[in-house]
Amino acid sequence: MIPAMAETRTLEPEEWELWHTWMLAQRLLAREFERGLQRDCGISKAEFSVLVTLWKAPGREMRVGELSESLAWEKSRVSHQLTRMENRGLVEPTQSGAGGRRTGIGLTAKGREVAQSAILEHAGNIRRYFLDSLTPEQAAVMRSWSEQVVDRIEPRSGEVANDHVF
Amino acid sequence: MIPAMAETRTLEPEEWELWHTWMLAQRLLAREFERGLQRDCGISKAEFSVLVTLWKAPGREMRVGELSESLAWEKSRVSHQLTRMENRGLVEPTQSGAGGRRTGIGLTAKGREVAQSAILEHAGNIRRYFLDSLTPEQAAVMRSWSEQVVDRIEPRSGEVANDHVF
DNA sequence: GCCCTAGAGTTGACGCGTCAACTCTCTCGA
DNA sequence: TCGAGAGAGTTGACGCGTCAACTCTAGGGC
Repeated sequence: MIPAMAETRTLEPEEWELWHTWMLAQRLLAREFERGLQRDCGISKAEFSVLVTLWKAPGREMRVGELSESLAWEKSRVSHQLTRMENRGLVEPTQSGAGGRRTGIGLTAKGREVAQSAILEHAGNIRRYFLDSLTPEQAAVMRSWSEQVVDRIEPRSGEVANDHVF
Repeated sequence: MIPAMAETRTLEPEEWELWHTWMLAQRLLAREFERGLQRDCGISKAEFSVLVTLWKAPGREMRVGELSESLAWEKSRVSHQLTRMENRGLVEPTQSGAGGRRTGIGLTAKGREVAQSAILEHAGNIRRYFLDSLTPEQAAVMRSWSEQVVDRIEPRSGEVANDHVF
């Protein structure tokens, strides 16, 4: 690939149009998913990610660090998120250390219930808004392009990342 | 297209893979843009959007409501954003009403400078990370798919939305 | 002239997300 | 045995974004 020294040129209208439409499509799609989750299950995408991850864990319980690893989220993000979810009764510590530290974290009954329905709901939305709108040819292109991008920016992220929604 | 009643089926591994890779690509791409802006121009994408919009306005000045309209952002979001940007010296009220209300808002000298360099910088990034990685065929597919999605979710948003980054 | 309401703009509370600084605990080596 | 580190987890400050409630202002009808 020839590094084109293109940085200082401004975009052609056509290029701009492509970029703009594409970005718009993404935003709308993301918004739709978020709203669906909120409307039908009363949770945010962040909450969904946590619920699903715990749901799939053996014993439906993990350590904070594992959760962080599995979601590829910063520990502090996980910690803040768990605090909010604990307040909402979706999640509870299964063991605690000193200073109110959570060592194990698991789903509450409510959390399990919400997780289960959200998973179905979300799969439906992925179909409705994404998969069903793709022709096989489009699917192939989307896929190869996505791989290119991932490869170029962060080749190893496929191995780990496990953020189940967005 | 046959509306398949597909909501309750869970996703096939292949479908999941497509969805997952695609989402990952998006996240990585968005992150890259945000970082580029932050690293090279010291601003966030939200700040960029505001700077560009004001930059393009006649007299480089608008009313808050126009800004909100043009960005398709909520008024309150605009207001919060302007407060932060005023604190950072990128933007200043050109007329104020009672109670410190901004009626007109414009770029400061610093704001103009940052806007100009950010616009070039960003165009370069759009090329580098998005346009250059597309074959013409991929571009055509991305485009038609994006239009489908926009059309399906919010057909009229093309007319207005003007959020110049993301 | 006076009130009344519609619209413009702001504020506060809250959720999400990042970064940097902190605390706690456990292990390993002198 | 003690103490230095490393790793686990938390906290606080801050930026972004939404929603609902508030204030101010200008214009219209009487």
